[in-house]
Amino acid sequence: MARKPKDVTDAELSILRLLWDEGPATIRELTDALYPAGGNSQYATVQKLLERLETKRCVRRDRRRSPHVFAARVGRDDLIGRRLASVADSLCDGSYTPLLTHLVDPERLSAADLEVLRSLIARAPKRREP
Amino acid sequence: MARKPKDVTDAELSILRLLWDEGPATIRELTDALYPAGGNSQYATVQKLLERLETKRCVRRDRRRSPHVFAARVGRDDLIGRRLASVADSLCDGSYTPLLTHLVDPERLSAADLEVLRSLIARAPKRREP
DNA sequence: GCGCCTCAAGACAGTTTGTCTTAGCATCCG
DNA sequence: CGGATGCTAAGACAAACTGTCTTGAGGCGC
Repeated sequence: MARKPKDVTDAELSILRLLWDEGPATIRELTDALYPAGGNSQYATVQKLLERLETKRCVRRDRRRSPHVFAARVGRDDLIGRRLASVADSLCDGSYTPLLTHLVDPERLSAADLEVLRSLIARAPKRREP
Repeated sequence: MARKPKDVTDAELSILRLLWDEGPATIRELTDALYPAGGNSQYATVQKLLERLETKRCVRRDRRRSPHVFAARVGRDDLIGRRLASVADSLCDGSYTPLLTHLVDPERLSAADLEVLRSLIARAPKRREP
């Protein structure tokens, strides 16, 4: 049936989020942050999650230090990129245009977003023909 | 454990795609289209997929006609919307801004996209306060 | 009546995913 | 030294998901 593994799982994501926000950390630190009342089974859970994230090349593990120190290896933007690409692939034949037109909608767009967008657009196009 | 069910599965999506592109259809028609050499187990597969899509309210089944006729109940755009929302929720605290800034990138954006975007943006701002 | 098609219900195996157990080491401290 | 403590590695596990397939009942035309 070859189900395609979700690049990063929810539980894995909660780890990544911490690494993004707080910087590199040990298993212990992550466990304490995620499960404040955590016993030593949740420690193992975090451990397994990190192991999987490592094989997915989403975190880097520094084995020289003990306890090992983990750091995010992919950024939030990378993940956003992957997911957007996956949406575009599965629903739009790989084109990003439909995503854009969906996002650029007065309903969904705040005034601030509009502002950002305007400036991005003004900056982006290097070539323009009249 | 409580894994969150993917709103629409890959196999389910292949059904939806057909319904979007070709309009309402019977199980037989869908089976023939999806598995040209299909025997009668694939018929059952499509049947099950449609049943699941129905409970997810993604297709409508007309039971008065026989054989039953199925029609898409959600549009491609709806799905795009759901998925974008899910990306925004899981990675950006629900904000669409990071998605936008990711998409609006000269690397990813074709000239045509830029044009579309420009016109959308020109039309968008209904309300603005100074 | 017979054969063919449809429908409903559910069985099933392969995976994923979050969680937990265990055992082996290392390290530290009294 | 000896025990306690903490870390790592390896993997067991159940629940849920997903795609697929089987079976049995019913309907219809010929």
